[in-house]
Amino acid sequence: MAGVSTATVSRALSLPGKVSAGLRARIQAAVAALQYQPNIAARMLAARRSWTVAAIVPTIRNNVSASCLEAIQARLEAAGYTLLIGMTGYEPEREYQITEAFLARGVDGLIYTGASHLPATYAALERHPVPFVNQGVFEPDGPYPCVGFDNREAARLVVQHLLELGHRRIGMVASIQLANDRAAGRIAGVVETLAACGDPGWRVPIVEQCSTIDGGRAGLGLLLALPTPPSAVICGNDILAYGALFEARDRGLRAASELSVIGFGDLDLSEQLGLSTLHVPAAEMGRLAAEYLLARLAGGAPQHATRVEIRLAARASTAPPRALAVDSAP
Amino acid sequence: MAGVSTATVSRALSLPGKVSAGLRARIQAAVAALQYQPNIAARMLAARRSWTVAAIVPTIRNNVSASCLEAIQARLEAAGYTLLIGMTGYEPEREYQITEAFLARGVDGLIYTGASHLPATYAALERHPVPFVNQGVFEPDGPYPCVGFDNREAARLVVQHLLELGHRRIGMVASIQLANDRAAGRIAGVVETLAACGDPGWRVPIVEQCSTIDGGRAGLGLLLALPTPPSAVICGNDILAYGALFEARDRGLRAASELSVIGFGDLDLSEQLGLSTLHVPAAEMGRLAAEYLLARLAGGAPQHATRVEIRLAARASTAPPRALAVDSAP
DNA sequence: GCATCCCCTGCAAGAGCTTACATAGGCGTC
DNA sequence: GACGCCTATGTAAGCTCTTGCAGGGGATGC
Repeated sequence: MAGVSTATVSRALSLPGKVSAGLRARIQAAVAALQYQPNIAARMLAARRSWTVAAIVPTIRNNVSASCLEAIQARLEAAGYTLLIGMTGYEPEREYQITEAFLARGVDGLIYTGASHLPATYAALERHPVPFVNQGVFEPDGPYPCVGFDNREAARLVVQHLLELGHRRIGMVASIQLANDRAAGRIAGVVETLAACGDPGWRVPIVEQCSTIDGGRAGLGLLLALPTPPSAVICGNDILAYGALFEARDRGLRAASELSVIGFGDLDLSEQLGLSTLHVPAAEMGRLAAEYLLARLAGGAPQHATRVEIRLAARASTAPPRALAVDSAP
Repeated sequence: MAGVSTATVSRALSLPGKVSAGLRARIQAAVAALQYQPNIAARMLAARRSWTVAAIVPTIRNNVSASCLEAIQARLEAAGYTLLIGMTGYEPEREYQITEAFLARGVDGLIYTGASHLPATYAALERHPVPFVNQGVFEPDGPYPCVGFDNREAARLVVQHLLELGHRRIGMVASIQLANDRAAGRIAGVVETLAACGDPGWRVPIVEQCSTIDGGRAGLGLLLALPTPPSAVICGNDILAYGALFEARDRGLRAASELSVIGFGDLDLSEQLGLSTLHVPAAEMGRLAAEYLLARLAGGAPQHATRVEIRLAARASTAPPRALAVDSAP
């Protein structure tokens, strides 16, 4: 209709600069008149490029993941890519299967959460040389590109907040650290910091629970059943912290001075619930992860490891322990 | 390697029944040895089928959407399909663009939330004759296939619960009903039921707000500023209800007898927060929507409209109004 | 005015799979 | 025992786009 070959149309559509202005206009008119839409499958086949990027997350059931995905999506779309979302349910084996499936689908890049993946997963990534980035972790010396923060350091901030408030008996409800380096990093950070700065006589009790409200409840129950229960509880994420908060409330432990609880992540509701927590810039991490991939896909060599700012959001759920509060009264 | 033509391999992989057992085994051995993975782009191109289905939701930032998507994903994957997720942010125009993008990508089917879409969207769906289903609504007489429940009827259940508790002054914080038939249906249900069974002298105040915590807070603020504030507030969804609950708490309105609040949707946290709400089986709707599409894609003609069970979850946030509570004291 | 160079466009060869049609056996039936 | 039909496999023609290569034409420089 425009009186040109398909080759020229193809170039006009994907590399507008390589086609003269007059022709381009004619082609665009024809495209509009014909409602022409390129067949993406044929394009993928011919160009060996799918214009698709996959993000693999454990779950989409919390706003940290959701914010991150939304940000990834927004950035990717602006660059003409489509986002595929995979959900592992925290199962490494499923993560591997999803990886294979996405790779077979010819995704151009992958965004993972965390850096601990099955050897099979990394092997698959090696077989198909596709760029990827681990989001939510910061390991400048590690072999894989990443965008995030150091979970140990984050845990240190949390512990120091509690120590500054005067807590000595600190416990932790962690999420399952098996195959979850972020959970493991947070646990390690808590243990290390307490070993360095905490009460030498106190051995921090840690219980691992699934990241659900009920997990948080159960975890707190376990800690409170100890001969010397903690005065403050660090939770591996905000969901666990919600569970702990609800459980404490149901047991009549109303004030933070009776039991301080602190979380990780800063979900939408955390501010409303007065939960102290470590704020994580989820959307920014998503955006930066997408940015990294786009740079790689454009042939660039972006920064191997990118760090994002985290900060402690101190709210009502943490306060000096009661004994101390009494002591410090005039 | 298996000593057969590519055609036979193709058949062995997609229609195992059409190939003899011996050959099939030989082919499978070769597939395993070669780590052969079919090129999905080529398959899409040749078969004019992408084995991809898209779900378009307003947002993934709440567990109702998330549950629904997870269920869709699970069902689809079992049938060999990949799920594409689109997020509209409640904007019809974006919904249309996403529809076009997915259609260009050659999706085999689409799942929408709600039934009110732009004419352009329906036109695009007509141009590409691809099966789709509207999820979250039930309109047996409507022109489009759907899986869900009747939002008017759901609203009726909510209103009746409040009326039974003795509330007469009922208000509503709705989500924006423009281009959102579910929001509109809930508002209509409230108005109708109150007109039929409520206090004839009471004209139900309704404020529309964005579906956020802050929207809920602001909405409640508006209602409480009325000359005759309501004793019970119906919220268009649980997020708004959370906002209302927090706002009420911050204003010192602690007990449900001072102000009853009821939501819509039953998010994970609603039970913990003691929020009365209308429970919606999100995962089941997702599964059924996927089921519908799979049946259509298999050439069947499944039920045009499928209804799911909803029920009222009465919890602590609704109680008889104070005046009544006092009256009925011995 | 002619040679050189560069830009724009067309040609044609794939990219890897599916599937309609053709073909070759095998088996049942008369 | 021959004929016909059915099933299992092969043949080859697409599916629709991208891209390396080549060629034509205009601009530039001497």
